[in-house]
Amino acid sequence: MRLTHEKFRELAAKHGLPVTHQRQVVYEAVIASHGHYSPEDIYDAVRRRVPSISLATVYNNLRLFIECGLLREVTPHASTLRVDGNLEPHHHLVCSRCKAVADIKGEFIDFKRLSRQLPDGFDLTQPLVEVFGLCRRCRTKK
Amino acid sequence: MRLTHEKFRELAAKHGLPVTHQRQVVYEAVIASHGHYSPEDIYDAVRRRVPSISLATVYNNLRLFIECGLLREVTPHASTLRVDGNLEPHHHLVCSRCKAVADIKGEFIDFKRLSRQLPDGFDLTQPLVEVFGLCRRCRTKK
DNA sequence: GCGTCGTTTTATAATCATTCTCATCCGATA
DNA sequence: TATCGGATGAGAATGATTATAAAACGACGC
Repeated sequence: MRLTHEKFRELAAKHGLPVTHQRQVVYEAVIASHGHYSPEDIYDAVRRRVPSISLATVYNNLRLFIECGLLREVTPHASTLRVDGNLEPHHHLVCSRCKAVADIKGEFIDFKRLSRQLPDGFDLTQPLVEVFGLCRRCRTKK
Repeated sequence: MRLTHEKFRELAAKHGLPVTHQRQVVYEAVIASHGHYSPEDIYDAVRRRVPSISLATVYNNLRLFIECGLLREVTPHASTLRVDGNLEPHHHLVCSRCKAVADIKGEFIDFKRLSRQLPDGFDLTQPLVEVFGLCRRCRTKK
């Protein structure tokens, strides 16, 4: 805990982010949770230490952290359902910022290596891979 | 158009899905759109042919089609934000059905080949790859 | 052709995640 | 200490999606 405490202060300083108590606690809750949690989960954890905290504050800070790169977003998609009628094998290239989706072809996945890493029983018969990055437009915008 | 007409009847028959007019039109709208569209987009397109159609019908049928495999979901994620404090390079394995996320390591991406497929200007400096499949639990459940 | 039954559709209400608004608070600085 | 800008908290607002219930449809046996 002490360690993440220091780490957060460093990271915040690096990104010019003022350190507040709530921010500190939210960050530590994410790190302590070791997983892929939702804002609501984080909120529940944080409230044990700062009962008065608001859910909006959790959202605000998570968003800030993601923008600064202190955290990764695990669901870097448009918030709405998207649907694709193309059943040919192909993969998707997604812009983490504007959520645009483009098709991408080609054999760039080593399925032999990949399957060695899969947990037991995981079914990859219809593999779908999404590669995230920044599209040209979002990259040039600051 | 005639072709998707036939194709839909075939696919529906294969999956034991009764063919209704609305279903047919929704399916054709997705196929005709050649992209990654939201239910609202499909709704707008469909209304030009069936002005009385309800948005709920579009949602219902899209969900049905996805379950049957007539369409792919482009956003196969939990509907809520998830956050990951682990900044070490790693990728994610996501269950398309239950949305569980697991970390996965290993060098199974051929970045050289991949970058040949990238559109001009796409920035992959922080590549994040998500591989979708079915986890053991969801695979064994019908 | 006619009633019946299960399914589909429609309209609308309800829900859920997320964002917005705005009054208040806090901490840094003059 | 007074001031200022950003951060927080409470709750309202928004937007996507799902649930509900009533009406419509369609296949089937009569």
